[in-house]
Amino acid sequence: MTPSSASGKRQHVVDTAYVLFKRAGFHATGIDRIIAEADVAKMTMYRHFPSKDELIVEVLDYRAMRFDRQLDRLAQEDVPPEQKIGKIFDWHARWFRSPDFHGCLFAHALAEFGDPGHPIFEAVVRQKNGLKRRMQSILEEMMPHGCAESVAATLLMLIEGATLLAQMGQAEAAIRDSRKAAMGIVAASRRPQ
Amino acid sequence: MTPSSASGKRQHVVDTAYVLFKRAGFHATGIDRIIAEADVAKMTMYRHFPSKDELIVEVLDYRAMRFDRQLDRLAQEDVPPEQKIGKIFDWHARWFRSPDFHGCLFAHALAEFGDPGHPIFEAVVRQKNGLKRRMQSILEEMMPHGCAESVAATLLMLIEGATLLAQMGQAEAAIRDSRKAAMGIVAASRRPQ
DNA sequence: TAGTAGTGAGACAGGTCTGTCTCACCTCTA
DNA sequence: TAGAGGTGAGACAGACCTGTCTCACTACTA
Repeated sequence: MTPSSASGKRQHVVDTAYVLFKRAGFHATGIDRIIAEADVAKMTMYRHFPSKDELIVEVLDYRAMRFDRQLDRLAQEDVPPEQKIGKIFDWHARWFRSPDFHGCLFAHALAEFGDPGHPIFEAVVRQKNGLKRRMQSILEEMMPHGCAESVAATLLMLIEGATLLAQMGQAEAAIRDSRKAAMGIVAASRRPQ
Repeated sequence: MTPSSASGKRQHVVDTAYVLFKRAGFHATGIDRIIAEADVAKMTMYRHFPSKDELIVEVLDYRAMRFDRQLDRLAQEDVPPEQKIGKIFDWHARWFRSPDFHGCLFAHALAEFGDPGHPIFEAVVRQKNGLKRRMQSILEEMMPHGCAESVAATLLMLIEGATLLAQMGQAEAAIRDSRKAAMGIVAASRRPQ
């Protein structure tokens, strides 16, 4: 990326804001802090993002896209559906153990912008529904549609709860117990039931 | 409560701050807003709580105490352990459906104050561990200690995930699916296995 | 080379934040 | 009634917030 590349600067702002939002939260992270850390002019930021809220939405959508791409790669391998679900839990286990894990940015966004209809709220719902749909389509290979939706919602709850426990310093227990429960539920819901 | 009652004013500040924190978040709710809504002097607030952070801890601890008292009442009834667990899920179902449900204040506090060692972080961990211990001691009536701890952690994850889904507008599915999964896990872990 | 379009830097405005301080008042007791 | 301890109200300080604006500079094109 060349310093004069406008789109390069834009992405650099998104990346920098992501790190700061993740570490300190959304309201607690000021625009001045973001532009200082990213080493860009304030006008550069405001020309790309009309407001802080729109920057937050951009950061969330960008992280959702990266998340999707990583799970896409896992899904390409030709393994049974149980193992595909297992790989999603493995991905989360690695995440929980990573040194700069600070919990789920989307859950945090929901905490700070809990007003339904707010663009940030909607961005969170998009990401969570995307993960649920992904698991549901995997599960539909091995169980009826209605059952798959219910199981996918359950797995999503386990993942969200595990992420919260991991943030509270109980990562290993969260990994072990959520995986065990998930595999048990999937096995018990297997066609023909 | 008489207007001149100091402790009355103190509790009134806590109650008012709770409503505002729940609705708009911690950083987004200013001290000025709290004292205006509670109709008390700023000095009154600062005499009772040396800083906003300590007010937040007080609000969290007070809500945790209320939560515990409500669950204590449920636990007194002499019913099998499965039903005691079921009652905890019922309690959450009612909460999710209540008109001013805005998600879990403790989870939101974790989102805004995610620094381990921070008093607010510790207050959140206290509450979540308290709920986990409560479920664990119920489960120990029907399964070995180690198993009860693991199942309690799983139930806690389901509850936390269900709370998140409920905040995203999927309360009914969260209630149904989390309860079904929880009951299945408890039944499958029943002694003698 | 000269002109032009676009970008970066930082001052600035107006508001809000937390927390402090002073002072008037109220109530209770001697 | 007079004095004293404690409380409420609001001004104030200093920092920080988001978002705007001006101006200098850079790079590209004719």
